[in-house]
Amino acid sequence: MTDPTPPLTDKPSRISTMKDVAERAGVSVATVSLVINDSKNARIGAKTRQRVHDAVDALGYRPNALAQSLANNQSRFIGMVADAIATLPFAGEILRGAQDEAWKNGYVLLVANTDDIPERTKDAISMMNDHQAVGVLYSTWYHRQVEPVKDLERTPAVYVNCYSDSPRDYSIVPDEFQGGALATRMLLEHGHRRVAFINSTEDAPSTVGREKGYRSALADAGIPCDDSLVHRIFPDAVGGFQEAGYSIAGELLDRDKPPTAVFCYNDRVAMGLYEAAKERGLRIPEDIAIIGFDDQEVIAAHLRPGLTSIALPHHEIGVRAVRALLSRIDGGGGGIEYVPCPAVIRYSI
Amino acid sequence: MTDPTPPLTDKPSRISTMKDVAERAGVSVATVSLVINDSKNARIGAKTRQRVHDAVDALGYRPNALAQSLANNQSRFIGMVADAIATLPFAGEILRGAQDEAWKNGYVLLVANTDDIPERTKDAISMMNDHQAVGVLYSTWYHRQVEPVKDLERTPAVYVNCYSDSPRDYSIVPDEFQGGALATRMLLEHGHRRVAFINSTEDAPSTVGREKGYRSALADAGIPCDDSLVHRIFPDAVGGFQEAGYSIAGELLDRDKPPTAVFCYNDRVAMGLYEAAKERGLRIPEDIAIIGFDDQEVIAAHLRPGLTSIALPHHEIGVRAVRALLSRIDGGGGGIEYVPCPAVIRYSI
DNA sequence: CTGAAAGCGCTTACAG
DNA sequence: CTGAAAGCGCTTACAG
Repeated sequence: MTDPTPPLTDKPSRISTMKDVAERAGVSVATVSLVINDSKNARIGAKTRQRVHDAVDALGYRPNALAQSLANNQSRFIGMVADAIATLPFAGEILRGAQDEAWKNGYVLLVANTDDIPERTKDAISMMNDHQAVGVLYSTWYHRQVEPVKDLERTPAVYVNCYSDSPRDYSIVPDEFQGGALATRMLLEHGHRRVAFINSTEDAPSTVGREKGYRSALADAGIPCDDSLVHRIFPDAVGGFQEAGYSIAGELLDRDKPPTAVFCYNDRVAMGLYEAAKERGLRIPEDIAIIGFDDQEVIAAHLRPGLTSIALPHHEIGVRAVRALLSRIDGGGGGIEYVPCPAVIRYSI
Repeated sequence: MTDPTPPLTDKPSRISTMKDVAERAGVSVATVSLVINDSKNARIGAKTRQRVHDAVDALGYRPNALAQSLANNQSRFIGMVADAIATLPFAGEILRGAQDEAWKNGYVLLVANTDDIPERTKDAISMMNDHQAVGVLYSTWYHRQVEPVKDLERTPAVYVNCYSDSPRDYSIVPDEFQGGALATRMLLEHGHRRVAFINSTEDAPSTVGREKGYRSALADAGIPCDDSLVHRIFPDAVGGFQEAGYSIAGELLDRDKPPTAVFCYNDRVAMGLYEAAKERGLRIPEDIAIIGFDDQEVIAAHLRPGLTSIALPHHEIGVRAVRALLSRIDGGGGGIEYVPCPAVIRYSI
């Protein structure tokens, strides 16, 4: 009798297994496994090999990754637990970078959002472990110090965009210092000598690092740092960075000897500066050069003229995070890896 | 001299299995399984039960989720393939909503980014299938029509923030019509009679839907639509929405009978309008009321005064997407589910 | 009330 | 060169 005609419905008969392939090819499942995985130390005849491949194609067979993991006692999952998966465009890029790199290495990302709730973090990590993830990426949406995560101690892990004070933890963070220095140096290279820095009062790696970079670049250029050009604003006031930047900028601009360039802690501050400059009829960059930080596309690219800004290397951080995780699965010490912040050149300097 | 870096992990002896628990409790693995899963149709003595629980606690036992899936022939994975995981703050919220809801139902998200490359989409879907995901969420970062995805035909799937023209596909999208109507109605309720609409020329569900909503709200209020108040701008011109909004706004504002309120296609257009209004010394909202769309925090919340805007319900879309997927795993027809767009009230109307 | 056994889909020595 | 068998960690009838 002939084979019954396949039903016209899409009901995918049943997903085929290795056993189905074996039967169709007239070999054992062991053989199928061997040829599919192209096992080195297994000599299988060319014909048999062909029969197996034909059967695979005919059935559209795809191995059950879960069963493979079980048998291999080794999964292809990388866990990513984030305090905020993508509140800002920011953190999303980390995820994207991690995803790209994981993919390249044949891994897939399991993601979990914690909203920074300890209970959820704990659950998220458990879940990753339950699914035999090879390790977990613990990431935050802005660069900061965090408490060492207890539940991460017995799992290969890397802290992403954050770091703990434990010497055993491994972190990948943006190089705020280098970014601050770069911004300043760029201004200097454009011939500016009076470059101001509008920093934030927050106590964070970004404020501290960027200012150190600023001072270092000045020193390298042999320019004494004029502290009257360094300001710190309270972002928590009404209006946030923008308003605060606006008023401090006014002060700076109205001086007898105003700065000819200013490095802003972030793009929002720069936005305030733009306003202040425009009110005074100052041209950017001719009368006042401005550089921002964070490269928030929505702001930087839409200011007139476009704002030159130092970008946070989120994508690269994500990429390096999985690289670090993968290379650390078999142990490895703690440390902090700094990823350089590139400049995004537009028209404000 | 000792090594300064302590070992990464304290050799976690070996992760314990159900067999370990069984041995320690002096019962069979079957029994362990039964009590752990609190199986209904299984009578296990209270004492035995207790012994098992004690053993579980003592060993810190956690079931291997992969093995469970294999045995149950049913995983707890939901796949999410996105054309852009989080380029904009936008799409990130969908992921977040999906994650939250998946979690609630005991599922975990497998994510993959495709950058809208067909090859990658195919691979991503395969990967989800290989891992026995119960279904996949196919999502785009902005609301649009997409080609039906071939590889999704044999898998429970829901289109998220996009839709195809195939009647078999199920979609969850924002209700642009309702949003447009809501924006307009709010303006009307503030007493405005001459409300303009600055739309975009793009051919997209957003432009079409919002305009229909606008006209419908006008009609409902018994106000004839004055087409001279409806404009369409080319966002592709230099300066994008903002510039285009700025110039068209100028035109509108300089008329003999200018509108007293304007509904902007998006927040960027509104940004341009703000500029034009300020240049003319017009107060917002006293002289001109403005409402935006998209509720892009970076813009809307930072404009002076804060911009009232209609938000895209991304989080809710993510939530409903997994609900829909879960309820559709056993089949179900196609359709489009519209999620209402809420208003975010600030100070511009 | 509880255990022995078969099975989920795969891999990997081990024979032959 | 290829198959039979044991095993990965779990679940679920089926006996008793």
